[in-house]
Amino acid sequence: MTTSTEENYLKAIYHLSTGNQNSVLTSAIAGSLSTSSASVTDMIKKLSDKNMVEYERYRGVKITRKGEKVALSIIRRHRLWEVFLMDKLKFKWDEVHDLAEELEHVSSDEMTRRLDAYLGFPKFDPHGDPIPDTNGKVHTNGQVLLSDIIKKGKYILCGVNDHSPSFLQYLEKKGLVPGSVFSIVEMDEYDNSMQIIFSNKKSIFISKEISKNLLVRNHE
Amino acid sequence: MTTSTEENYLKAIYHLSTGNQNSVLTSAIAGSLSTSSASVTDMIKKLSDKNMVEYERYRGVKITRKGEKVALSIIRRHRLWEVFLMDKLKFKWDEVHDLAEELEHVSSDEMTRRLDAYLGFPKFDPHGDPIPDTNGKVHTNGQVLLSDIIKKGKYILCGVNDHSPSFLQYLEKKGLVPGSVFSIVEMDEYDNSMQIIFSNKKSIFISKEISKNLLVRNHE
DNA sequence: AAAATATTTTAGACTTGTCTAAAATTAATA
DNA sequence: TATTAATTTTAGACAAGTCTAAAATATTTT
Repeated sequence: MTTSTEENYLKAIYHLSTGNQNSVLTSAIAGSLSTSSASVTDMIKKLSDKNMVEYERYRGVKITRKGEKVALSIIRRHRLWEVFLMDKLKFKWDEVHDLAEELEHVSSDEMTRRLDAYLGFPKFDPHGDPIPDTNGKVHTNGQVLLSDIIKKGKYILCGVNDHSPSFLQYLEKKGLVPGSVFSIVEMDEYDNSMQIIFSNKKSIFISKEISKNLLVRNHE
Repeated sequence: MTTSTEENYLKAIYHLSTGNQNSVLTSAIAGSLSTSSASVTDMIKKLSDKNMVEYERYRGVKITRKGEKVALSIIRRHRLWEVFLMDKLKFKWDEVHDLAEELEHVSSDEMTRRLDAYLGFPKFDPHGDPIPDTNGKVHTNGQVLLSDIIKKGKYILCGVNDHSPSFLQYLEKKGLVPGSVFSIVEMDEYDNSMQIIFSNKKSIFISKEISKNLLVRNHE
């Protein structure tokens, strides 16, 4: 079995792994979990002993298929609880993350299955992130980072990569929530910022820092 | 703040306190938590430092008003989650205890409040135990142990004091669930056993061991 | 390629919660 | 009441997870 501390490490390593297939560096994990590199090294050894990660001293870690499955099951629970908190308990999308962070460690496959059914088998959480299925498969539906887009056009916001309340509140103020449809009208080559316009003609400016955290999909 | 281990100790002490106002002995707590007396002594010192219990060496502990408030808030969460698991996720009454034992430590007053509202402000959990209100007040509604009953008559089963799956399954097989109405037809002075009869004329025998764990109320 | 810098790991210590075995205290018995 | 028995506490140790400071390894700069 895995402790909730181990689960948090695996989740962090999994998230840092997606996108780049390189090893994840100790310092990156430490930063992401707000802990010291020394602690990370200790835990990595433990996870390596359990075959959850492949570890090479001074070279970082790669998550194994086994570790990934654990991470995905935690992420699945996390996102299902987020849906519960928002749909049923009427929390706002910037309030659910921290609570789900606690609920995700209650480990019962049966409960997770029933929760899933009770919520109507949702495919995405309130932030637009896909909910892994029972087998740990993630259906991304062709989402890409807005910062990776090179062609002007019409897009729909599917999700975010930063779940901090402050970021979410910022987005909401700008009118950007999952489902928002907008067109890119201007892209600045120099600082990678862009200008977008909503269907209601309202136009806003988006910096590189923001667009790096927005998941979008082509719209039409 | 309290750790979930501290919370489990406080809950155990609270439960062992109700009924008798004497001090709770170290060994009783150890038994209830399946741990050693030495561990209990250690934790009791910690809880005493936090003014959660009054401790006298070799004499046991008394829970303080402060400790009781913590215990009751945990019990409130526990029972609300039990209602959720049974009403919403359709678990059976003998399956909810262990899961609620984990969920109860997710500590957010706001979430508890919303959960309470979402469930329709239930007053009792699936085992018939009263759910403490926000202020930590318990409304027992005049429930007493069946083993304390001295007068024959008609009673209704409101709850149980043993939440183990095996006990609950035993009761269910006998036709005893919260809400069951029955009449005591015979009471044995010698072994404190009794014979009861349901409205459908089915009659069963109840030993002292069983009746000690059944909460009943006068019916009419 | 050697020196300087940054990162990672080790070493040793701390906290929480646990244990066993021995000492202290209380309760029971003769 | 003195001795025996039972219970409780202390003492010392362990595991998990964390930390700081020092040593080891990598990376960057000159």
